[in-house]
Amino acid sequence: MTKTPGAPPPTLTSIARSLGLSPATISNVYNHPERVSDDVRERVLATAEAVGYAGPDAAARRFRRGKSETIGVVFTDEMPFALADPASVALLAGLSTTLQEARLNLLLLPTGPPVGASRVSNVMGAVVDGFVFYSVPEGDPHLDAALRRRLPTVVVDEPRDGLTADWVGLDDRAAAAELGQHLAHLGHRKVGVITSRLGRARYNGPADEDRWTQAVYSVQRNRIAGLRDGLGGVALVVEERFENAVESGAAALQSLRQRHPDLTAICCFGDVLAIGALDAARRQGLSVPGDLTITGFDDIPEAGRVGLTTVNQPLVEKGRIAGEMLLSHALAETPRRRFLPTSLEVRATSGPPRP
Amino acid sequence: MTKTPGAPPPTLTSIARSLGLSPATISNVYNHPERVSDDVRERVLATAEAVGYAGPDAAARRFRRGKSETIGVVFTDEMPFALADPASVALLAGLSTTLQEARLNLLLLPTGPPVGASRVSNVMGAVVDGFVFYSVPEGDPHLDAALRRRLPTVVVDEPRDGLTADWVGLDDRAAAAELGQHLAHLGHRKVGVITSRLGRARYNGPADEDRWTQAVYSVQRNRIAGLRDGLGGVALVVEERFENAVESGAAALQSLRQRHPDLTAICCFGDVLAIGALDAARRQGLSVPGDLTITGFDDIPEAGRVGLTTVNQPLVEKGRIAGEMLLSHALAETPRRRFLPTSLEVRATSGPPRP
DNA sequence: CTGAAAGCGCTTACAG
DNA sequence: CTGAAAGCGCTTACAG
Repeated sequence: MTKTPGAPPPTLTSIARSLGLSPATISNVYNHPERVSDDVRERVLATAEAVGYAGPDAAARRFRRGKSETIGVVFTDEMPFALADPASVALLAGLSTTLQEARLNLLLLPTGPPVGASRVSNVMGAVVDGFVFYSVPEGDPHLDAALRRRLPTVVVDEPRDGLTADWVGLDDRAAAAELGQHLAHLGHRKVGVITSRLGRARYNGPADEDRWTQAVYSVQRNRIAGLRDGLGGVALVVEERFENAVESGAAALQSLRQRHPDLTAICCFGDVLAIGALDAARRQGLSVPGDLTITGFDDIPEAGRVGLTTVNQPLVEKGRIAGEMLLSHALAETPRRRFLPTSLEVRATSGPPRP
Repeated sequence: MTKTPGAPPPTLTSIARSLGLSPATISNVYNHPERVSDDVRERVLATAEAVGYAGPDAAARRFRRGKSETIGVVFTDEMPFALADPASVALLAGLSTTLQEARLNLLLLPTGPPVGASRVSNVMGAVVDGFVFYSVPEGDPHLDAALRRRLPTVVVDEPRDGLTADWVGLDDRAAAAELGQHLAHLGHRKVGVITSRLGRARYNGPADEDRWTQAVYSVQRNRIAGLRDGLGGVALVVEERFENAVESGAAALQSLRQRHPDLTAICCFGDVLAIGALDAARRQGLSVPGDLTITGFDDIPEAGRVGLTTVNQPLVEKGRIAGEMLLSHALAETPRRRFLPTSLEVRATSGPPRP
């Protein structure tokens, strides 16, 4: 019984008509089977099967019900990059745990490159009951658009200040300060930083103090400030990469060492960058930490396996909590802020500089 | 100008009424701004702003338009597990590339544990224009439900045979045979396999030939068969784990060696399992490949970094192609099947057994 | 247990 | 450039 091409597809109403029943009854067969007599139910299901009716149209039902049972997630990075970073994937995993329990779907919303000619954001038209924004810059137009929809929204990591939405993240400054102290105590006198993007536009290269104090990404800004706090007077130079990827870490390490051959330690603001830096250092024949200390941030599983000294943050838990905040969201409430603990994991890639 | 709680939320119609305009005009302001006079456009936008109207209701618009601009993705694993495997995440990344270019959203559909009391699948109610199924068992009820909706559907990896949908995947048998030959040539005489689930129900432990020839997961079935082809007469024992995770690999390695201390090589059907096995072997003081050869499958980025001998498959590309097949899908066409190339990457974890 | 009625919020031709 | 009309497919009280 194949659908005749050209014939209008079956609908709940057409099934009703063909059976001499009311649409309400057909609806009940699918939504409240117990309210319908066995006889009617069977006839309806048989007809549905015969004409290839797969149940009430999903879009119509969602519309009618007013709930989409879906949460939208927005990343700063384009999706392929976000998915290449185990840290953001871990967040998604945690979030999906909460959502799965609540039987909610997870919609990945690409925001694409700069909003382009049409100043319309994809989040305006997204059929969702709420949003999670992961690490977007201050003044992000997509976040603004989402907030205008007055749907429950949770921001993860950044932006952090002046936010009218719930927020979950870290005390990045304190976390970085702890790392800075560790390096200062080891005796490092000049430290390099490899950070992911500080600005909206694509840029790869050194970042001076002007640039990083004005970064629209508060996480990076706070980490640099914290590192400084912890390092005391130790010199600090910053290298920026637009993409948070292994290759970026490798390339950044090269530039950094070329410009500053006297660096004895390099802090990467992400384990993925650190893994790239480690690879590059070893390919250059450097021993870690003998010739160079390299540290990360996040503590993804691979960090433990390769012995990377890094700052641990509860990645999966962060996603889980973001989901719970979303589900427990009460409109018109004061925005909540939830700081998660971090801890310095000293492993095998940090040590004192050679005398 | 906050929304008065209790007041009905603004709609396109309410805006029209309050301005003495028709709904069609308000609609045009958002959908065809050029068809509207500057004056009217500005008044509408100002009013919208004032009453907190964020544009046409997304669900209503999707319903009316008949397109959801969204593709649904279904995994076998529960989402947190799927997201913990870089191989499935890489697939998602590839898929997202294609979808982003086509401006489509990606909906992650948890199918949850066994469909439970209500024999209703989440895919029935999903507001999507198409589906990608990633590695689900033969006879999967969710896949059946999706197919009944007659939406464009692409199956990745499995099920492979008797499918009425497009398919993209590997020649798993041939790929595994190549690996088997490699091990046979090295001189291994007894080989262990660590495979992820072979059946629908949760089970961890040894799998005999009966079990693996009847597996509902064709990928695993074909890989074991292929390994056998390539190994010739070499003995083969199989250990099964329900979850495809690092911890599973570690645990499986232990059981395998306990039951068969004479194994000299272990093939893992997934790099994540292999990484767990490697960890466990080293924790037990075994040298790899001196005491034990360990191989993987997939060739995720970490595999290269740790020197794992594995079977490479184009993971990201597979996702990209799945997306393209979906977009180019023509109903009533013969299902397409697309085999992607694999290659054995011999690295540092395979070698001859000790004499 | 079944049905008649109302309506969810919008967009699309079409007319003026 | 603006509006009147029709309708997308369904679900929800409510009545019988």
